[in-house]
Amino acid sequence: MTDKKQGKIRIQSQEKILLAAQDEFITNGYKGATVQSIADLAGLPKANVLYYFKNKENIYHAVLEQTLDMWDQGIGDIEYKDGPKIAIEKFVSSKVLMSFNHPKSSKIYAMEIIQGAQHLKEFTRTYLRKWVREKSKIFQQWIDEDRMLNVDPINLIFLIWSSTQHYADFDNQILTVMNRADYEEEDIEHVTQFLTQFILRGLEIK
Amino acid sequence: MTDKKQGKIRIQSQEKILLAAQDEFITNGYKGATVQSIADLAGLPKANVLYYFKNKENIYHAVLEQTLDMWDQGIGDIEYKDGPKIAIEKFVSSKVLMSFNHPKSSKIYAMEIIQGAQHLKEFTRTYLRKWVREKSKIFQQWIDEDRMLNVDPINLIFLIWSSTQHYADFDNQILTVMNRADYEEEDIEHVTQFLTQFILRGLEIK
DNA sequence: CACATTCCTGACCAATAGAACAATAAATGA
DNA sequence: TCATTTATTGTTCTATTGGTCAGGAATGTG
Repeated sequence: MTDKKQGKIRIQSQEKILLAAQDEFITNGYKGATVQSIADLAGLPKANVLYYFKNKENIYHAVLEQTLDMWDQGIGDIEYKDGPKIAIEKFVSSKVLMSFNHPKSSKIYAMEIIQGAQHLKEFTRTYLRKWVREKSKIFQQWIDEDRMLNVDPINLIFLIWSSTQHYADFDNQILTVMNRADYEEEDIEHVTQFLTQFILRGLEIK
Repeated sequence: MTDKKQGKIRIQSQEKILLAAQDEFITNGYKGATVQSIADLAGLPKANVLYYFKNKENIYHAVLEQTLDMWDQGIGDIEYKDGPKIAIEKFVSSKVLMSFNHPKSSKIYAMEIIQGAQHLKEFTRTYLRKWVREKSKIFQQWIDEDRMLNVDPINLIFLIWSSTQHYADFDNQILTVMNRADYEEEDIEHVTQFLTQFILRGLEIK
């Protein structure tokens, strides 16, 4: 993750830089982002940014790492012992929460995948593939036990991912369409309820 | 759309350029894309590309226009007279079809929105907002007539958009997770069935 | 206090960017 | 046929890019 001994100034500056970099990479993509622009957003001279991170690629890697940490840390796990109802309620609500609370991480991730997952090939091929396989198995068990309808678990996972992340990645569109300036606190609860209920019905779980 | 009288050479070259540009904009974003790279992909000298499109911005606008045309042309409309079952079957299947047949358009659009909809503010504020309002009204009618469950029509639309577009925007991730090289013809039917049935159940439409 | 180490930054550089331009080559049409 | 428009491209210009570097400031340590 992070390395070496860390002074407090070092950490502060690095955090400022990473926040700035996240914004810059979202709005301009990896190639379009400029170190100068990141430096400006962070309120530091460019040379200082390059002092903390050797080069642009390094900054991006740090941002991505942050993003992946968020992913598997904030994600409510799907556990067999919970049973399908509780498991889905947990999973959907934690995904929705993450979309509303950390939309930027979601966006960085989405852009990376859309653009061909150049820097995340390894992550998807190993970690993510394994995760999907494991969770699919759990869903299949519940199906075999007649605790939920027989649907393809993989497509189910995709549906949950997409419908929840949509509120982060497409927040601009959603807010514009709804003629609103920002999300409100109650939107989180509203969306969670809507998606949870909808998905439970789709699986005929009572 | 396009302007002025058109020679056939002009049209051919423009199409080559737009195809190349689409790829370049997807992998590198607007700012990261270079005219040189577009020219190389199209097999033309840079100066020739700039002869057909005055500048980079113009190329991007043409690509976006193409994308929007695709959007409202390929979209199966939601019509009251169809009733909720047929309407949703039509709409979902046309959206899925578009995701599988024109993933690049979907990606261009997705990136534009994620990055802040800089070039699409007008489209979302006018066209899209109106579309959502109209279709919401139709859903609400069906709800009032007890032909489907009482869910928030707007969130329903978002769910359909997100779950269908996911197969285009995140095709890399999906294929990697499923350990496959490409989508097959039968995937389209499979996904369409899955999503249609799932959504109909979610709305308690028989 | 002296020294070493870490931190910070202005100045600089080669490479690449978008775009204008000028000079041709084709095509067209009267 | 020949003049006029259209198509094509090598060259050139200026701005910006990622990244280096030398040297100074700050901080710590004995």
